[in-house]
Amino acid sequence: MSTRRDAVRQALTESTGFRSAQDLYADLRADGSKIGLTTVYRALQALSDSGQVDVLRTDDGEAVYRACDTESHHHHLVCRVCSTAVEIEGPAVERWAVEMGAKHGFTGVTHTLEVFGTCARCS
Amino acid sequence: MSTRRDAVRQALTESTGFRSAQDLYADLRADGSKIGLTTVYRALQALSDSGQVDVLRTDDGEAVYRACDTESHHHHLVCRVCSTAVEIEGPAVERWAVEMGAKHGFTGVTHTLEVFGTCARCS
DNA sequence: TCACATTTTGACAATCATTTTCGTTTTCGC
DNA sequence: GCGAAAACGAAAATGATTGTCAAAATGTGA
Repeated sequence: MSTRRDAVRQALTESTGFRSAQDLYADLRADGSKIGLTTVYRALQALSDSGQVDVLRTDDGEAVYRACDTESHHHHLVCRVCSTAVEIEGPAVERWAVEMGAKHGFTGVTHTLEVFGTCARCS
Repeated sequence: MSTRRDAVRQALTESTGFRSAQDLYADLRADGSKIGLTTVYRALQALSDSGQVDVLRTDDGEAVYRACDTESHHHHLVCRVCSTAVEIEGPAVERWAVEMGAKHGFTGVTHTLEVFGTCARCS
């Protein structure tokens, strides 16, 4: 609906990597948009709530977002230099996580898994 | 060396779960210590730098720490209610992560993996 | 034990990402 | 076109974490 939210989604889609709210805000302003920082945060919140973008936290706690090709469960192989990411899947890991949970009496098991490295271009 | 750092390590060791710096500060003060918040942060920084405690980020970006039994690479099964954690290992996952990285031309591959659920006691 | 250098500490201020607040502007249904 | 509801944005508020700096603790050699 909202043009603003679309602008944020668009900006995110143009990148293959994870971007922070501040990054996106800077990009949009640089492109001439009059968007406010608050709106960027609101858009990202909405987009992640609806599962349209993936979120993860950098080591220093900053939230970074990515518009992924698929909305189904997957993980990422992220370049620690340029933050470019590749979507990856690991069926075996999914099973392992659930098994581990069951083994220790945990219910409602979920997991977070991200793989980091330096991509070919950045090496 | 430092009594203060030991106090922080001690406070952390008394818990099986992950605790935030603010939590530990509150605990220590409640126990009558005159320790300052800055010192708690410094102690945790030093302890994590030396690999004596594990750190992870909550969904809202807060850093939480845990004194683990082993300093070797491992993951955690964390209760999302009481934050109690169990150390777990997954050799297959380690291999999978490296393979995935190699497959896409990434070097220096590392990964983060945490499993969440509700522990038996909290169910 | 004493004088001095070094390290540790803690109160307080400063950062910085993120959230709230709140008045204004747009968008929509009718 | 008209009023309610949703979206905006600027500025203030939050809250965790870090930086500053002077005081206190500790170590060292004479």
